[in-house]
Amino acid sequence: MTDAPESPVAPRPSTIHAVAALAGVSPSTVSRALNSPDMVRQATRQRVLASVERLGYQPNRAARSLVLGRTATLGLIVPDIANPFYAPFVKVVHSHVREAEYALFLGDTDEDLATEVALARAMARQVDGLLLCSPRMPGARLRSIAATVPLVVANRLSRTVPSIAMDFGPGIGQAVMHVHALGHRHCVFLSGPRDSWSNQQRSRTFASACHRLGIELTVLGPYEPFFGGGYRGADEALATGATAMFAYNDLVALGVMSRLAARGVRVPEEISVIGFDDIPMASMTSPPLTTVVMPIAAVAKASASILLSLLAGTVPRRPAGKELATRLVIRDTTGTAAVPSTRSVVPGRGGTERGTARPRS
Amino acid sequence: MTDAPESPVAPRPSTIHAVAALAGVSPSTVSRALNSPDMVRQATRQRVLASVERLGYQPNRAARSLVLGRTATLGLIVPDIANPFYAPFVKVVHSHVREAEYALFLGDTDEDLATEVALARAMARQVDGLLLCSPRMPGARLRSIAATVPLVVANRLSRTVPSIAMDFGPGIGQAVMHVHALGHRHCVFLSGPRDSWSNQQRSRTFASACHRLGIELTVLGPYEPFFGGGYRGADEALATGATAMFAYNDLVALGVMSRLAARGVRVPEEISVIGFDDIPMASMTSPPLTTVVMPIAAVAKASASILLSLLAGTVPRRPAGKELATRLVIRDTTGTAAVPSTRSVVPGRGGTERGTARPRS
DNA sequence: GTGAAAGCGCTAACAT
DNA sequence: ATGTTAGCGCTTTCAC
Repeated sequence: MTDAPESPVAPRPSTIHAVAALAGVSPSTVSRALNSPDMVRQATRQRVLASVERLGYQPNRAARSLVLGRTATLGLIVPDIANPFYAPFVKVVHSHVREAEYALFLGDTDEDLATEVALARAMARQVDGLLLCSPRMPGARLRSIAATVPLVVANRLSRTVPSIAMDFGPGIGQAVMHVHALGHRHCVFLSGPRDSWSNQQRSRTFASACHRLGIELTVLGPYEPFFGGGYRGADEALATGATAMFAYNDLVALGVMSRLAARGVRVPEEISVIGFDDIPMASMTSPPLTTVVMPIAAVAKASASILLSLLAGTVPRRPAGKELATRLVIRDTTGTAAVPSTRSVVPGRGGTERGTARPRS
Repeated sequence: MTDAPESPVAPRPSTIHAVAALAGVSPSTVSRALNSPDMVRQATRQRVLASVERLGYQPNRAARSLVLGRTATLGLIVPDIANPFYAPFVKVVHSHVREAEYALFLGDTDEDLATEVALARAMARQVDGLLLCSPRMPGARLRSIAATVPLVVANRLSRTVPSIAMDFGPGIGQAVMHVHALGHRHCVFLSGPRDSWSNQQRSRTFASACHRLGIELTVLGPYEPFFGGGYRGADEALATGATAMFAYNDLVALGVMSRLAARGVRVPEEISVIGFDDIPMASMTSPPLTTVVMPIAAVAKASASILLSLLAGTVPRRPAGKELATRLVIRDTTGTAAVPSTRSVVPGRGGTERGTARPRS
């Protein structure tokens, strides 16, 4: 930092009265000139606008809210803004909300249930609408909040609250078919937070998809849904003897790959790894990650639209099922199943060609 | 989504009058019981609190703002919330702001100057304080906003507005010394957005550090500060014959590495790459990226504290210089300089061993 | 210790 | 087409 605030305290912002006085009209005329332009004469309007300009007048939001009974603010609560999966969600919501002339309160729960509830309760009364992204709170509480404020829930389905979520079926189905075609018969799923709705969905969907194709599925975890979680989980996963690993999300998958590399296990020659989310990073790693793409932007857009049209009293456009479908992106971390015996003989390091070829400096 | 909103329109939230009536006191007593507990009798207070509880009363924020002249809201404007460099910034600021019982307006400028100005102006009057992260607007405008609302600027220094930024010197100095020690004598800097303050700083600092050590530095760009920018820049950088590449940020560095890999150029055997920021991804790639670590969390924390203490009227704690110093993290993308002749003979693909070993499915 | 009344800045009837 | 008035929900003198 540099200096002390030189501003001798900000001057009081000018009010509608000041504008009115300067323009030689009454406050209500100013209000009208601003809000219903065709209720005032052209000439008066010009004068008013000029005064507004000269004074840099901006209506006081609080006063406006108070009388109108609306805050022109929406609330968005996400589990973790630093998570590359949620950040784009926030961005998309922000742009839609802004387009509709709403401001946006942001809440980050830090993946914590109590914080989530506290934030939601605090925001509920102070916004015109609330958007909960991947909420963990029980359905009952969701409902009680919905009784308080227009509410939309994203990444989780509810029968009582307007909600929107992607369809895991297609992507997971494709992933399982993919590894099946590659000859894998024993897979493991490194699961995420137990109380997470999407973890439950993913677990369940993987289980049934594997079952259908006669693939044995071992569910491990829960692991924390980050790089470290995968890094830790990799060893347990390896110990199961499975030849393909489904990770709860890409971060976990990257952790798995990193740990596998450290142990000298080659991907995809010895083990196939499949992520979830398709965060930007997924395509930038080497080898690039085979993963299930989440249409997160579509969900963000749809949930914002739903909330907005709820408030506008219009009928929300129901997004086509296809937009919300997950799908598999095959990149380079999946390959044919290795013969089981191959594994467990590998020494400390394997084919890490480029990683170890680095010259000592 | 699932169903229509069953809530037959949210019931009007209860007011201080309702609480007062239920408790058998006047509204002013309720207000006092809530805001200055020791101005009311213990017993009355209990009754009031009980009614508050029963009615689920929460003071109307707008009404409160109007009379108090404060909004209990802070504004944060960032260039791109989806950028892994800014997301943690937002997270840290959010947590500090929340701790101080402020709500947070979020603004995302999408790296656009006009949007940045518009957002800042719109927020200025409606918040108690504004925090601008890496603003691009000219200093004069910054000042005019500062005249309007308590303002703190992060990632950019200003003599007239309280501001805080990291110190690029140490990290860049270390980076240049590092490549110098590895024998590199010709480097290139892939620059970022021209109007970005930190790009100017980085350019300048790289230039002088290289000059000091007798390293030739070619500055390329500007490139967009994303993966794609680096991907495109890699070819031009390669054409210069430089043996080490400094990227504007990690995303660019990853783009460079990806393109180099695609062209069969090995890192670090043939080319060394150094990033900037140390985003989480940087340590997860293979090879892990040598990069200059930005103490972004420290900056976020410090800027939030400064704003908060500005508002509280307390003296801001001046962060120690060390906290704000960048530093080099040496990982696996830097190696000894290759003999210049080695380059330019390499065919379309090179040591992409693992990438191409993938079985056809 | 508590109640009555005024007013924060704005908009929306209601007059004219 | 414009001015006057009341009041949104709350806090804070000012009385008592």
